[in-house]
Amino acid sequence: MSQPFSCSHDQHDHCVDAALTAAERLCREQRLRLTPLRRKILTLIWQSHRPVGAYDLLEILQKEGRAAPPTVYRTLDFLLESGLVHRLATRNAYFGCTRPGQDHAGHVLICESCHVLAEIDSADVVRQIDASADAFGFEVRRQTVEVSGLCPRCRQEADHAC
Amino acid sequence: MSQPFSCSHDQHDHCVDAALTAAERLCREQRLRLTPLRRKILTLIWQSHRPVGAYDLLEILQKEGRAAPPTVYRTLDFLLESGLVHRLATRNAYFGCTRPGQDHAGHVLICESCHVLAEIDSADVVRQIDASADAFGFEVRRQTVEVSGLCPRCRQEADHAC
DNA sequence: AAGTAGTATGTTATAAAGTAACAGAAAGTT
DNA sequence: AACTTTCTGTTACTTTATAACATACTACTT
Ligand SMILES: [Zn+2]
Ligand SMILES: [Zn+2]
Ligand SMILES: [Zn+2]
Ligand SMILES: [Zn+2]
Repeated sequence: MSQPFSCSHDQHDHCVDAALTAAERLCREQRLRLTPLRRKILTLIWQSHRPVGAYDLLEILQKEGRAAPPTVYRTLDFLLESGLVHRLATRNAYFGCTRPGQDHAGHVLICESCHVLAEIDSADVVRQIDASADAFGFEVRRQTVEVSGLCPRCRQEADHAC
Repeated sequence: MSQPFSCSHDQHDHCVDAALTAAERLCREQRLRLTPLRRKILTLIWQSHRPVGAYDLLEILQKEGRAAPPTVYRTLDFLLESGLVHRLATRNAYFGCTRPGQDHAGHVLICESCHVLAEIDSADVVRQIDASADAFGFEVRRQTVEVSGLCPRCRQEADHAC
């Protein structure tokens, strides 16, 4: 599972495989059931380093038989609760977690141009936010941090286009 | 416009008045039109220090005559673009900006218990996020930071309840 | 003042995202 | 096998948001 910004997309199968292996391990350890449907959805989500909409997933499922929204959303609920995927609030979309099982906030960088997404895990950011909240007497339970902008690749292309 | 966490809600008219005055000034300076409808919606949003849903606003408008979603959403678009309100992505809701006209990221703390919301403006957090993104070669355009947890008031009550 | 361009609002219909409720199937337990 | 729990299918619906077009209002030009 290489870093999204540096993943050479012709070798991206590695990422999918790694994600599935990690998922299997996590489910074994936590006695969760990684059923065919759940594995399927997780695989679909990992097909790219981009967030995927619930109805995109549904559409794909429907090409291989009947399927309805609850099927997708229930599966997403499982994946979210088990920490295998995160939800991107600013886009109503879902993406695979790069560190399932590890305690982390799920902060992301997302490219406005190519939509590639990277989960960043900066302890400094987490601490700064905790400190800021603390100054207000606020008890932090969850930090949602979604940073949009330009990924390195698109940035370069923008430069070339001058 | 006192800090949300410390606003004594029986004197909250001050906040509404301050917000409207600030809005008038901003619209005058930027040659934007603060029409009756826009003023109305902005006032409704400022009735509390809590985020308000578009359909909540619609419902209120409908008590005083006909109204349809586009009316609300267009008005919200204006208020968002002029920087008079922000959107809370994690809750599909809208809240009044405490610093319209000033350049800032619109980071918020939101209480999971009473839903009171405070806009924080920590230059440290902004810088940390910029620095983290920079380490990836990522160019930041917008930071969405929404921190949920317990506000000081609800925290106290939780303590008393022991 | 009348004409006109631009902006704002009304109206109808529809899209997109998410959930409730119940039925049936599959997997685990005794 | 009988029972319990968990997972999936299905239908119907709620919530959030937008497209498209009609009308009204404003501000400026002549
Ligand atoms: Zn990859
Ligand atoms: Zn993660
Ligand atoms: Zn107040
Ligand atoms: Zn603000």
